Amino acid sequence: MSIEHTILAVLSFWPSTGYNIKSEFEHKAAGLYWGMSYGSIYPKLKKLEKEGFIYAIEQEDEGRKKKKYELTAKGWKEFENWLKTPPPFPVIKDELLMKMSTWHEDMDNDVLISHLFKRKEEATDILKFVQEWPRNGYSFVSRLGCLSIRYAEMKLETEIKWIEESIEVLQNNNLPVGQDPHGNTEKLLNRRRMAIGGEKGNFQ
Amino acid sequence: MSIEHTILAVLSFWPSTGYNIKSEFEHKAAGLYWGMSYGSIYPKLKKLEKEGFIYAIEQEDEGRKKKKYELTAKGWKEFENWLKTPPPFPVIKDELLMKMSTWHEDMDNDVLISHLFKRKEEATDILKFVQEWPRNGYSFVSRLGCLSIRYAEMKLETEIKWIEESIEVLQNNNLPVGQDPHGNTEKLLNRRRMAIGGEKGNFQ
DNA sequence: TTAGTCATGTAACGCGTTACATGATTAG
DNA sequence: CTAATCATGTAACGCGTTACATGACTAA
Repeated sequence: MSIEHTILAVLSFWPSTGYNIKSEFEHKAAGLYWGMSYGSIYPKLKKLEKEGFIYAIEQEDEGRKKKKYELTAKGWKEFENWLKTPPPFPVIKDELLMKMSTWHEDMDNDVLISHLFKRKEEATDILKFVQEWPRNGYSFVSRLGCLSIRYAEMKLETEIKWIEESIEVLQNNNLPVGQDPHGNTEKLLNRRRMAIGGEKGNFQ
Repeated sequence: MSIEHTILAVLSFWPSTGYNIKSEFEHKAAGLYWGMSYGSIYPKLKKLEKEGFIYAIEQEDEGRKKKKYELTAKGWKEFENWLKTPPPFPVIKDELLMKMSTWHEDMDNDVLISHLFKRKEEATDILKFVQEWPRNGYSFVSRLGCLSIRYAEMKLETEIKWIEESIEVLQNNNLPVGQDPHGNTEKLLNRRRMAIGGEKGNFQ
């Protein structure tokens, strides 16, 4: 998904400056929006203006000079056509999952458990924020925005539940059986021990 | 997360060729792994070899010449140190959520509903695959891999449940109330109508 | 007065993809 | 024989970030 359309989407709420757009993303990182840097924002704003999707309103607002951008008719069209195009299935790149599924039996499970505890804390923090968001009294949350937030909530609750289950299973040594028709678990450990064998003493 | 570590992780399972690594990701895109292109893989393999993390075994296997790569002691170390470093909280960029929360009341809800139906189908397909994976009889799924897969399952089930709820709410015009202390919903519609006002006739 | 935040911008760089180039083997 | 799959690679490009540069206003 392009930064350009994200910017148009933010501007659809209200006219904003580049600085504004960045801060808009700072706290709403709950999976509904995602951050971008000034190095992307300002050049894109210029580009979008040059192409006629937005226009600048130079202001001397509150003693500070700023450049607020607003959508043009062309900008609204582009934004709404983007809304209408079916969104692609999201690619999730979760290092925790990757690490968990490539963790092996010569590794200390306690380290993995500490990863899970850390993730639980992070998820809990975001969940709290997400739950308060539509009731904090000042943020604008549209009726459909509410539905999106509901999704973030459900997903985080599921994640926390999974983490708790996983920690329990790991601590009680109660792991599921898996599937290993070619004895790969053992092969892996043998290959590893073979590789590091010569330096058994100093292998951390 | 770097491609390098992902490659080391794949090689930890079994020695593989560049082609192998790519195909490994083709079907396991369930959120546990993610794809990469030959344009990344081959140069990275060379780099990793040069740096002593992996070494090549040139083979004339099954009538085909291939270059299988295997981890060195240094490679195992690097891989395991990576496993031990706490994974960052994943950034989820879901265009569907972004579109839903910036959808506005002058847009046709049926289009949004069609997006949701499409997503439901995709999620259902992946869920089916994920559920069969640890029981298909041939894939290697470690005991911890099983836990990761369980997460993918739970997440997809939650997603599907949310989609079903959302479709229902949209079809019965039963949306939640939201939060709009500054009358932004109306302001937005006014700004939009103002912007496109001059060309009401031909605005698609 | 000084640290923080509001505010705008650019240049260099990193990272990964797309597209291209090549060729052998195998299944229909 | 021909399309698909196995197999390896490179060059150009797109996209976005990091780091840097600048400056004004504001609250402690």
